Amino acid sequence: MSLDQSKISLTFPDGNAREYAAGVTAAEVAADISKSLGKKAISAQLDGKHWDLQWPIEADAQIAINTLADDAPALELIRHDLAHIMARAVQAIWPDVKVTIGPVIKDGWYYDFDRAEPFTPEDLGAIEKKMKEIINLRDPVRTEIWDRDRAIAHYRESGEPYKVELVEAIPADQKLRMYWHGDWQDLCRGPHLQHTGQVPADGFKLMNVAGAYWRGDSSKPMLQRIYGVAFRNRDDLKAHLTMLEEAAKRDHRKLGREMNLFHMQEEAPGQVFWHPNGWTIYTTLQDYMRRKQRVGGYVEVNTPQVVNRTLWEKSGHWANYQEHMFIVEVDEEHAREKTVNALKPMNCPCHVQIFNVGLKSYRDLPLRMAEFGSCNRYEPSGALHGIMRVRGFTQDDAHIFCREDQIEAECARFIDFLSSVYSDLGFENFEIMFATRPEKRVGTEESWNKMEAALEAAIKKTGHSYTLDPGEGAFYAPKLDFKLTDAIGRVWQCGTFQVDPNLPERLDATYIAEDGAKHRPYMLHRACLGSFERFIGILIENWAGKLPMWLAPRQVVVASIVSDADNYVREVVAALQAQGVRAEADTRNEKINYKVREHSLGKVPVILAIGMKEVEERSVSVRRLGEKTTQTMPLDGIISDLAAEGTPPDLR
RNA sequence: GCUGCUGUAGCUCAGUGGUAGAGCACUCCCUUGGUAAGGGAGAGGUCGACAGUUCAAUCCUGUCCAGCAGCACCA
Repeated sequence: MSLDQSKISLTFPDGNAREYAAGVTAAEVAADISKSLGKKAISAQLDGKHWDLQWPIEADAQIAINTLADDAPALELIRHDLAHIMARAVQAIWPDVKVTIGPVIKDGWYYDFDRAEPFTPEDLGAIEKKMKEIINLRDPVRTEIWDRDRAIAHYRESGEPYKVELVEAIPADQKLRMYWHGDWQDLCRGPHLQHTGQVPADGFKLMNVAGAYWRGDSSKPMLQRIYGVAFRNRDDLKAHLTMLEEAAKRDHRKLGREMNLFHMQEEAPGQVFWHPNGWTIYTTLQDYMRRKQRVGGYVEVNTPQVVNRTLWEKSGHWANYQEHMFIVEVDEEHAREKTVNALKPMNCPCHVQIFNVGLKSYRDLPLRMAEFGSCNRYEPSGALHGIMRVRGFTQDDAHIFCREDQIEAECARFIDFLSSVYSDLGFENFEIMFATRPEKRVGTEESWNKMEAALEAAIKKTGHSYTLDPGEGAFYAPKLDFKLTDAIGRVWQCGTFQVDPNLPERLDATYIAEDGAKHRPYMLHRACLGSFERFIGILIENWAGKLPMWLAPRQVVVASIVSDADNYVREVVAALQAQGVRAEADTRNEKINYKVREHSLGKVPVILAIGMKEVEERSVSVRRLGEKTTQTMPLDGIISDLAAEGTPPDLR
């Protein structure tokens, strides 16, 4: 603490401190340290807060000066300044365009504009060119604090209605920070760079244009959003663009075609036509899940697809989710009126029907009821995406009927189950999101306390950590969401565990407890994969089509090099098939180069090439996917090796 | 659902106001070749659907359907 009120003490990362006059700017501090740092400086960290070089410092603090060499602050400022530079460029080219907001996002930024004409790809090129001109101007960035009303008047005058709306939403007595890049002005919290020349002119690229609602509200006007990506230099940008190409190569829609897994067509939007190869993945995964669930103490059931509306009325779906349901009207010849049914969008009401048949005892609980439940939901057309977001899908669904005091143990048991499944499928890491009571909710505080405590204790018991997602629980109970990370760092929410005291109530599920009276069970909704369709899409993209042997639809191709080897090829295939290996012969009249290329592109994990040498010594030449070399192995050994390799993880 | 873009052979894509083309894939023939495309020939399309303009529409206009990107949605 400085004794003199007009002096402040700033402590640097090396522990040294210097005194400055209160109100000194970080720019002045940087210049005071060295002339070159003054030039190189882009911003500061003041007590850990990202601080604009122009902002005055009024009190003692820890300070560190950032330069373009500092990764996180540099990227944030570059992207943020580029948002402003892009908006300035757009208004320089089309002065009548209205600006709105333009935040920094992962890898870059976007800015939303209101313009009658759509931006074209050619426009993006023109904007990019103009942005480079602006960067070369090296215009200083300037900032001032304004009264709210002055800002409103200013934006009224300059014809920026969206800015007026933004500022009007701010309390009247609050001061606003205004920024100028050269003459171009925007409302902005900051911080920003010292001048536009600090942005690397070859480190950014405008990517695409898309519609976006004003303030994210679908009742508001649609704006045009331009996305850009930016990095500290050209090499980082190139690396990012290469990564995007890699991600595009993994696209399950592309691989699904190339590997002949499935197709979709106009007549059945959002539904999958599974081809033999894709269906092999599906059934292999389903067989695996079925075995895991049996071992895990579940019973498996199956329930109807087409269910009368009365059940959906009781469950509450008819009132709340009708627009997402496929409605089926049946006009029976002698019926006085049509019966109205819906394709089931979820399995839970049907599972309660099974629970409700006959009296259940407390001895039956916990009752873990699983179904590979085929569901249909009328998803909005714009939401459909390959096999990842579809209208017809199958969940690995289960409902656990239990008492309140069993929730914790069942939750822990499920987390262990899910952990084992994900690990078998190649996903070692997952994150647990713990969604707690929302603002609008039913039930007593005591009940919420108990449910939340049970979930938290269960997570702790399994040794996992979790991320709190406050207020995001269902209106009747808390839930857990499980997010896995794929091979290129993308996060997918697949698993879920949701407590539900509501549906047993609505559908009047009861059991007889020790006291001889009827009691209400809890229902725990849970899924590991979510849907088979989506999860298989994730698997394809995670493995870039090169699925582990046990999931690969075509495990081994045995290819002849000369037609005199064909009989031996067929013998090898038969021997592999006898051991449960998915093997096929390729005795076509083609060169081995051609066959190797084709099956490599088809992502077949193992190619066994057979010429006369192999026939004579009863061996095979083994070529594995992705490897350039081959290995000659005796037939007897390779068959058992490949059979072992193709065994699902739970059977090893 | 909203905004924009797209829809031509199984796939990737050219092209034109006078009813269509390439490469790969496919079929047949030749070739028996040792680890990512051997050669030749052939077959294959109501140019997403329906209207309209026109002597004439795959091409221009409209409506619809589907796909793509983003937004919104995801019980």
